[in-house]
Amino acid sequence: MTGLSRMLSILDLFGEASPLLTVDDIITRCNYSRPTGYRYVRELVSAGLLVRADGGYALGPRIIELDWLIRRHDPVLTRSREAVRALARRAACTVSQMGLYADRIVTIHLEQGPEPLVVGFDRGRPMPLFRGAPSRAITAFLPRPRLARLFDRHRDELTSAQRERGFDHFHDELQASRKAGYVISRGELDPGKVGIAAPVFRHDRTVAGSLCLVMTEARYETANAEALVQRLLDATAAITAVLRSGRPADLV
Amino acid sequence: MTGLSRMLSILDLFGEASPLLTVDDIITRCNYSRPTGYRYVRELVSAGLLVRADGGYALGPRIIELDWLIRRHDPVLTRSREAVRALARRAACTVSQMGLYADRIVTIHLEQGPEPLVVGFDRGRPMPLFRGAPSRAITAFLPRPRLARLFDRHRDELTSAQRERGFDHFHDELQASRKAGYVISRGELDPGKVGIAAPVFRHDRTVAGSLCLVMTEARYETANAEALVQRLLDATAAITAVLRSGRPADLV
DNA sequence: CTTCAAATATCATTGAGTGAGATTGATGGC
DNA sequence: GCCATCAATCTCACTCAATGATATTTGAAG
Repeated sequence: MTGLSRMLSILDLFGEASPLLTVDDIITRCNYSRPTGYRYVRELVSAGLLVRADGGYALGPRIIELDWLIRRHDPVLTRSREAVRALARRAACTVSQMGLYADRIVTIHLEQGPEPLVVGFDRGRPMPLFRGAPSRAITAFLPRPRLARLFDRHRDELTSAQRERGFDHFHDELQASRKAGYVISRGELDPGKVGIAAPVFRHDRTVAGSLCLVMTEARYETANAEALVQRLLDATAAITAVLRSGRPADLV
Repeated sequence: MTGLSRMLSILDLFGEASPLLTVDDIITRCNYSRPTGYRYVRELVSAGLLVRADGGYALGPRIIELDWLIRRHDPVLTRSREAVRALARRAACTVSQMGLYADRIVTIHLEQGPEPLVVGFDRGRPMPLFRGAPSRAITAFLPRPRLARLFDRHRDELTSAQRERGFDHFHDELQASRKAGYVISRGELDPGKVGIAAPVFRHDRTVAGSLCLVMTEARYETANAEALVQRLLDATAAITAVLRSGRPADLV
């Protein structure tokens, strides 16, 4: 483990249960010496990734600034922005945009529709890998070996039924979604909420993420699901086309 | 300059003009060797702070996740949340919350009021140090030596008039705001927008940040400024009290 | 398959990083 | 102001991780 990664792993200590940490917390949990711990913390503070706070250290303002840069200027978000907005308008729904990164699925954007909805899985909140339409619209389109790896590495996220039935069964179930081209989930992420999701693909044809329409059960039950799905698939196709055609030079 | 800081300074290369960088860009601008540049980039990618994208590297998903943690669990934001929300309601205004960090002032939260407003200085966007009520409500309450340091280090942010008149004059002008306890600025940040801002103090009585009511000119001209100022000062006093009384154990 | 750009490996060198222990600085209570 | 305590930094001997010139491999596109 390099000094660089040791330092950066301090960031992974911060979580919902520990938004504020003392250096003692940090050096104990990482098993670093005190001077080394202080050095790393000092560097992270200088870079703005941590900040000195009452009672310890917290995540720093530079993160907020970098996130602003992502929201406003990230190449993927920039180029899909118009399609996502159009979808929120045409489907009259909240739209959640997911990205796939190694073993993680992250909400990278939330676009509110005409009737704003409070969504538990807000932008940046860690997504379950196997639960909910947004994630399943991604995992369903992974190459089998990669899915197998995820399945093995993240058994803690599986239900006991999924674990018992094993990977082959899990994979077969996802194939049905893959064939349909979209996934619907009801109450899997937020009680009383329904998600309809479809994947977005990269330039190299691998799945890059997904778009998900989020709505209440009541809305879903009175909706024309086919129309919603159609608008969703139009949007994901548009984004896939944009991501495929683009070159950096396209960025203004 | 340590290897740690050299690696972290790569993050500073990303900006509005360059949301996407190749390793060549990075090693040229930082003057690192190719293997070193790739090593640093690989570490940042492993930590999720950068991500491989078409045409180069972009800021990574971990930043979005960390920002979620800040929005939801940061100690300062958590403890000021209720007061900020109440202010947005009672003033029927968008409220912008600033934090002061070393030489930077950062919008750490934006609370929309009943009539949502598009604010140019969105959460995380770099704030001018000396322009606009949100910043001036902070700089006005800085100890004189610290303000002098800011003035010297950030001459590029001064108007030529401010530069000519010098620091003493600049300081004296800010003293008037300090005496009033709040600052009003019209069109300094966003054309057609007015800001009314007041400072928030830390446990050790140093200025920690500010709260700012943001509204259109038309709204301001038809408003009872005294009532707005009063509600603002009530809120900043409440937050100051909360920040002064708290202990980590207060966090739930 | 070929070409080229992106990324990684090799390896000699050295100085940056490390941690045990000592010292300093800051804060709060009396 | 003094004292105790905790937070943070410094010293220094040692070592091994980091570095960069150069070579090699990998991946993508045509």
